Amino acid sequence: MTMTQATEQKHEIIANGEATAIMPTGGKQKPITVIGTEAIRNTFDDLCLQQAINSRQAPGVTDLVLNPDAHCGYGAPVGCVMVSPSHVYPGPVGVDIKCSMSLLQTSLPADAVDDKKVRRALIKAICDRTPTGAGRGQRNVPKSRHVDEALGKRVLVEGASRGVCEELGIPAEWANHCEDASHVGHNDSTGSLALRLEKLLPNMYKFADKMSQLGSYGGGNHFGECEVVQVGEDKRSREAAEVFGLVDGGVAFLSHCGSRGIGHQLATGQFKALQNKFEQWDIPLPGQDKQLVYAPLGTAEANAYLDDMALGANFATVNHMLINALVLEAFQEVIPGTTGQLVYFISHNIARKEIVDNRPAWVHRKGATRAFPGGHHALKGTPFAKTGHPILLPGNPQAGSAVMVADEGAALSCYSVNHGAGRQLGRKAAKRALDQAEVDRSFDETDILTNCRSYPIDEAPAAYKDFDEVLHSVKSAGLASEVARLKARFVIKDGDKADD
DNA sequence: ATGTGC
Repeated sequence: MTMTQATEQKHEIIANGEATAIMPTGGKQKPITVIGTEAIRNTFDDLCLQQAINSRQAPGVTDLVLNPDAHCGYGAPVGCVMVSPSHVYPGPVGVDIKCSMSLLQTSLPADAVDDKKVRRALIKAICDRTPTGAGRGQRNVPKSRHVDEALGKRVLVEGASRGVCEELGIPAEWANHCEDASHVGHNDSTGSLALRLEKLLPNMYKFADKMSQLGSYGGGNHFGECEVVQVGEDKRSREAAEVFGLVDGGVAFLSHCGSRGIGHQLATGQFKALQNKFEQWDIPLPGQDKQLVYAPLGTAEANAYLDDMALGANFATVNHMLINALVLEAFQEVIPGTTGQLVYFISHNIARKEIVDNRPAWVHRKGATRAFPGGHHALKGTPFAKTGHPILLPGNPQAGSAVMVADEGAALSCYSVNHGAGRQLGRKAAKRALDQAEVDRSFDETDILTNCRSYPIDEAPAAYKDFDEVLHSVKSAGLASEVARLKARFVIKDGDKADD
């Protein structure tokens, strides 16, 4: 797609307080819901808007929401929610299937990590067990935790099942603190997922190597971060924090990672397969965009996509669970007696079957986080039925990150909020505009240690939007409220590593 | 995001 095509598309804006709507002209459809003020809306470039309009007008789509952090993505913008009762779309899930956040609350008080030597020892112990970087997999992990091809297949098919958790030394009760502990594919059966995997295996590139990536972060914006929890002083924050297991003034660990090489392989395999079908059958693409291929529910193509998405999602889930188990072990090695509890695990790149407007639909969240408030029917029987589930919103190490909880107003955004601060500088622009020495000095001044000799400059806090502004737009749109702020004490990133 | 080039 070209920018010329993008600017040719006409649309009108319907303003409605903090939330606005974009109506593609000539259509009778429900407009695109935009969360964010006019100032936020003005940050969307033409291609991002064109992707939103293409997605809105694509077959079977009934709702499209753009979040304040929206920017160009693969077919659909990153920072959008796309709802369809009849079709599945791989683009609006993305290449990193089930990229997610997780938060582990430890029993340690904040002053346990004051000493720089202790923090350096923790960084080493954590990096020994949970490496960063593309292509990097397990190292220094005991044989009992090594994921070979056979265990990898179970992980892909079962997700964080009781059996898989036992094999890997993951506390089984953590599965109750997952958005979805296991994904079952197109017909709700692990049997059909196993069959799909057997069909795929002969053409899988380095399958065993990909399985051995379980328990690793990867690169880019993925990270692990040691935090001090600051619970809000209001009654609702205190009550929610208690249900979530958050300890005010305690040490916690926040992780951001996804399905690594296997998720990428499954996603790109699906794009290629569907693009070939569209070409072969000469079907028009939404907005002539090859990245917006889709499959109608009930077809062999949709079944294959839903199965592959489930396989990738299961890997991502167990990846996060294992990282949390290994990080807890690292804490125990450095500070004996430390205990830990998973607060929550929640994705921002996944399609889920939910009830929208009283009928089942696939809700594709692409760089968007599910936000069910207390009393939502889908939370019945979970620990979060009354409060709403925890929303983990990464900001940046210096401004902090947030734990939020949804409000009734989240219905406006198909029960979703943004998935982070969003970039304000592209990677190239950040490298041009920011000074490495100054970025490193800012970490020294705020007493935040890292595993890198120099912090990756395109990931510097200044490359991201002002986090308080972002939180303000979520709160003022009535989507969610802040429960706690997380303040970083050290960061694990893929970069110029001090231990290599 | 990624077997960081199929």
